[in-house]
Amino acid sequence: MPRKTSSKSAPKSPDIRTVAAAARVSIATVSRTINGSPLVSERLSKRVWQAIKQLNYFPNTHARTLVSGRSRLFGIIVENITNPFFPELIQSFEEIAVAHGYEILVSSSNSDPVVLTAIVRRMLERKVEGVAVMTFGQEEPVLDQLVNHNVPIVLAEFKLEDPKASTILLDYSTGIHAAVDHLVKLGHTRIAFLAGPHKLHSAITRENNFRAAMQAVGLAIQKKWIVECDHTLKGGVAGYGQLQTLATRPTAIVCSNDMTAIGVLRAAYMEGLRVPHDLSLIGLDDIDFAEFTLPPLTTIRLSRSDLARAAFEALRQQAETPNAPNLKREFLVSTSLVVRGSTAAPATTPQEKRPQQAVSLITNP
Amino acid sequence: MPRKTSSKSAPKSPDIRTVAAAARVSIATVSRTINGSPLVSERLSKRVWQAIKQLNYFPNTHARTLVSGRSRLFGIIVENITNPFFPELIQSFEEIAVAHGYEILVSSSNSDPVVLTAIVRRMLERKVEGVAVMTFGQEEPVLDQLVNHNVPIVLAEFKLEDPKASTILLDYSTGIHAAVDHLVKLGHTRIAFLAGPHKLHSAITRENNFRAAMQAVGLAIQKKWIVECDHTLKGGVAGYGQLQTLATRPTAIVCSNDMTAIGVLRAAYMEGLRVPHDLSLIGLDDIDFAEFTLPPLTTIRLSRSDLARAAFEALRQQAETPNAPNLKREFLVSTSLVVRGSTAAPATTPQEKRPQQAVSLITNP
DNA sequence: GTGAAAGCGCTAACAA
DNA sequence: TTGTTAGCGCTTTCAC
Repeated sequence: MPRKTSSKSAPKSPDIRTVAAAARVSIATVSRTINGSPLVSERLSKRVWQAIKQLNYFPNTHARTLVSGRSRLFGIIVENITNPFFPELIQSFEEIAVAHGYEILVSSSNSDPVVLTAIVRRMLERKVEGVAVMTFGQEEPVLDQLVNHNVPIVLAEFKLEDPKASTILLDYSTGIHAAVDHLVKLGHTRIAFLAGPHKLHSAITRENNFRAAMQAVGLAIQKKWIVECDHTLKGGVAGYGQLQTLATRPTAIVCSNDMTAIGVLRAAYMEGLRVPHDLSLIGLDDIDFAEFTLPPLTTIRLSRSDLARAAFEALRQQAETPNAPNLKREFLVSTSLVVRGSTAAPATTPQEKRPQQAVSLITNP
Repeated sequence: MPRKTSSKSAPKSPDIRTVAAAARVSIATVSRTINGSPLVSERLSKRVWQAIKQLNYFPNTHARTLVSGRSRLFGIIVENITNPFFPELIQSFEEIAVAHGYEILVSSSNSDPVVLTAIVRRMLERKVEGVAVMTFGQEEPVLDQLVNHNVPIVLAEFKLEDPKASTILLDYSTGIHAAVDHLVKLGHTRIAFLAGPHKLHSAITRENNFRAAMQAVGLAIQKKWIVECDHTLKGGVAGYGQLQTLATRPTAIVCSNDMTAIGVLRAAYMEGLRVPHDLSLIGLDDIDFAEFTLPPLTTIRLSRSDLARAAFEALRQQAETPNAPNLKREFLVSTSLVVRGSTAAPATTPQEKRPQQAVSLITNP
């Protein structure tokens, strides 16, 4: 099973001079050829490419960056790579970036300003040409460092008054209104909301959209039905626990993200409550897992690829045509409701535990 | 809510010369100070640091790399960042790397040799000092490129006969034997295995370990009870489906990874089969989610942080002390069984659907 | 079209 | 101890 590597010695990589010598041209011609300059004659170009192939040459990015000032590196900062929403986002962002000849530097801030400061510093040292700040509204003053150094940034749900900063607005309203409407149509009137951490702008936006949606359908919100969680599985468990202590309990819960909803699913299950029979549940994000929970989660989809595309476009514009007359500085990504199996009409006696009914469980998505 | 950035203009970053001038020393002294050379007097060192702070100076990594030949960059290639196992691994690897002054370049190969080739090329261009190949046994000849260019690599479960290549061996045996023993003690005799894709060495190793464990307890394996899946949620659903077509069905399933197990959980649920009452289920990895499935998943833990630590250590040694007399080239990471709620004694009539019994479901982890 | 030469910002000899 | 200087590998004027 072990495999021998094909070559013993590890010769130094050839440099542009080696190629130039092999092709009997100057290094300038090699450089021009590689960079697709139209000035090179086909005759020489052919010779150069042949030498490159033969020597298995590739340029040194650091030398290139040093002299040209362009690193072809974009940074992406996420809140927490462990939340499946983010890997899916990173995946898309990477694909697009690579397709356009960029490399990406990924870091998780873990909601820690100290960590974020270090990340920004490292990205500055690596001369990134732009940074996608996907921390969803936990923006910190340290980001000013970036724009002060002329590094374009794109933020989710946060505006920075700087020509180098773009914003991606998320239209939660559509999805959240649809979610509330959906519940109302099913007959729910007691609807709770498990919010995200209030230090996140996006969490507050989501909560506000929920309030607005409830008002729009003329439903009252009990203060205790809105509880602040932290967008984690454990947070969902805790949030559900808090709701269960109440005298009047909700028959449906909308969650600020899918992780919270999955936590609730687990907690409800442990208590013998059946979703959606005893409790309807709606998440937000539509992570890949959402389709595979028991029951499959009804959720508000926030497209990672749309988000990634918008972020990349914003950065690319700024990096490649910073002086274009009408740079688009605001992008919009929409949301939509995906109905699966975690929502149903409220039971007549939702408060009591009851024997399970297999029928209600085998909901097909 | 929009915030003004603190400075209007975007002045060019100061360079080492600026600092030298401000501190009234030579650029060599600035360089020495930054790099912690013991040769610098405290008097000058203090002046230099003061200038650095005042100018908000930081060195240009590319210039540094170019002249020193050290990029302080490690690459990490994972199979698929969308499988939660990998973000957890990346998270650990990043933490350790950053703590030691390294940066990481992350890429997903998505099991595509063409993509992998491009990744290797990009990492070579960026002059990474080492690459952790966490594709778990889907190693390709293209990796020889790395060692041929003198880039240290560390592989999971695959040996390359090169002084620059290290291996992390995974001791699946312990965990898988424990899993089978556990099932046997519960009274199971008909145990199936949902394998990973056979193109992955690790998948085959896991399967072989399962076979060995079965043999060790004197249990027969029906050929049809071992089915090749692909380590995804969907794959688990499909694998379960295949098992269900059999005349004699297993009462327990061991899965090659957690994603597969979660897929099975979902598929079984859809069919009205109750885990663990009608079917016992064991995963492998112990991803964070495993604790939050319904029921919580009994699984074989493979520590991401142990793996990340081993990978980093292997690379660091090679990068920093490549000529050390006794470089450790093999690392071992162990596995262990974590019993939660997805395993129980087999039902008397496991083949029939039966009304659920809440009791069996509310298993506490 | 092509080549010679001047650096990009830094580290590492080598001198002093 | 400190400073001077020669590049690292490349892109980009500027001549020809």
